[in-house]
Amino acid sequence: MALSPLAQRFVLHFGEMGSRWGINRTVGQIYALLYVSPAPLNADQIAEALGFSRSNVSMGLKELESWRLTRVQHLPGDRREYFATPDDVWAIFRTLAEERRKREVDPTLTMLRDALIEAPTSDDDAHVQARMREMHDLIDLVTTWFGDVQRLESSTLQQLMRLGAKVVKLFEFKDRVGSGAALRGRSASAPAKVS
Amino acid sequence: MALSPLAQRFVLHFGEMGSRWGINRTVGQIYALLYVSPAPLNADQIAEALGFSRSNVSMGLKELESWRLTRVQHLPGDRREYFATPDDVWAIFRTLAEERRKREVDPTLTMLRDALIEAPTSDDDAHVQARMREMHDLIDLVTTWFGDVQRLESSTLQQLMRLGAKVVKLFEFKDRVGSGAALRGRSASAPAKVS
DNA sequence: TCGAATTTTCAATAGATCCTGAAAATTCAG
DNA sequence: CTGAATTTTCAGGATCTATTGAAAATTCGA
Repeated sequence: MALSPLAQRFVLHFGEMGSRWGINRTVGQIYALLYVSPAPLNADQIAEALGFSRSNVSMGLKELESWRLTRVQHLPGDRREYFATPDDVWAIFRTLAEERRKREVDPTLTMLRDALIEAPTSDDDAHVQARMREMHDLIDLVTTWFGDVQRLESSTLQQLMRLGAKVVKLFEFKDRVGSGAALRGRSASAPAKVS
Repeated sequence: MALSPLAQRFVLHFGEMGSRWGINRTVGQIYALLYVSPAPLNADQIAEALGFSRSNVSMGLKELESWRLTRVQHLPGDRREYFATPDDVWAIFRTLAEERRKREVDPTLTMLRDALIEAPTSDDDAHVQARMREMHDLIDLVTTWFGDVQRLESSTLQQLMRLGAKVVKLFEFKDRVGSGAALRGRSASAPAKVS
C-alpha cells in the first residue's frame, strides 16, 4: 500500500490545508487518501499508508464520520470495516457546507438573536445592538439563500453558476419584458431587511 | 473601558468561534470588540478592555491587518494609532471571502492543476487524477462564480439572494419566452465542464 | 456462550501554539 | 538631533492539541 508520489502530494497537501481550518492533519490526510483511493480501505491499510498509529486512525475516522464524509462498507467474508468517501463531489460539497453552517454559523446566529431581543440599557449598547443586527441580517440572508440554492439539482446549480454574474442580465430582462408571472412569493423587490 | 455585558457576550463568542476556524481567540476578540465599538480604539484600550498584554494586542492587530479587516486612523494631537473595522458589513463579507479564497482555495487549485498536467504512470494514478480533476472542476466553478457575483453592487446582490431558489424560475421564464438576447457570452446551455 | 478478531477508549507524553514581559526598534515633537 | 512616547519583536514559559500504546470493549463466527 505504498502511495504513488502523485497521491502522496495530494494527501500531504490536505494534511497541511486541514490545519488551516480547524481540522487536524491526520483527519485531512485520511480524507484525502479515501477520496483518491480506487477502492475502500480498512483502518489498518490507512494506518500503514499514512504512517499513523491504529488508534489515531480510529479517532480520525470518527471525526470524518461526524462530518458525514465517509461511507462504510463490508467485504464478504471479512469482518473489518472498509471506508470510502461519497463519490459525487457535489454531494460532498453540500454536506460540507451544511456541516459548517451547523457548527460555525448557527451558534453565532443564535447568540445574535438572543442578544437582540434584550432592551439596550445605554447608548453604547444601542450601538452594539445596531451593529449586531447588521451582522445578523447579513448572515441570515446569506445562509437562507445558500440553503435555498443548495437544495437545487446539481445540474441546475451548475447551470446557474456557469451563468455567473450574468444572472443579473436575466433580472433586467425580466423587468424589461415586464412580467412578474414567473415569480410568485418572495419578490425581487421586497423591502430591504439588510442595511 | 469596562465592557457592557452585552458587548462582552459578543466578544467572548467571537473568541470561541475564532478558534473553530484557524484564527485564535485573541484575534477573534479584538475583531469583535472593534466591530461593536462606537469609536476607534487604540492598542492600550483594547488590551485593557480584553485583559490581554499589550504585545499580544499588537500581534492580533497585525493579523487582522493581514486580513484587511481593520482601518487605522489618528486623532488630532495624539500620536497613538486608533483602530476600527470597516463599517459596511457587505464590504467586510467580500473582504473575508476574498482572503479566505487566497489562503485556502487558491493553493489547492494550484496543487491540483500542477498534478493534473502530469501523465499518469499507472491505472491507479489515472484514477487519482480523475478524482483530482472532479475536485478541481468543482472548486474552479464555484470560486469563479463566487468571484463573479461578489463583484456586483451590494444592493443587486441582496436582491438576488432574496430571490433565493426562485432564480431558477427566471431561468425557465427566459426559456419560455425563448429569447437569448439578454444573454450574450457564456451561455446557460454551454457544454458541461464538470462531471 | 466462548474466544479470536477488530475497534474504541484513555492516560500519558510529545508537539504545537499562545501569550507574556523585557528589550529593541521606530516615530515624531521640540 | 534628542529623547519621550509608542509600537514591534522575540525568547521562554504556560496552555492547549495531537498522537501513541496499552488496555477495555465490542463484534461475530463457530
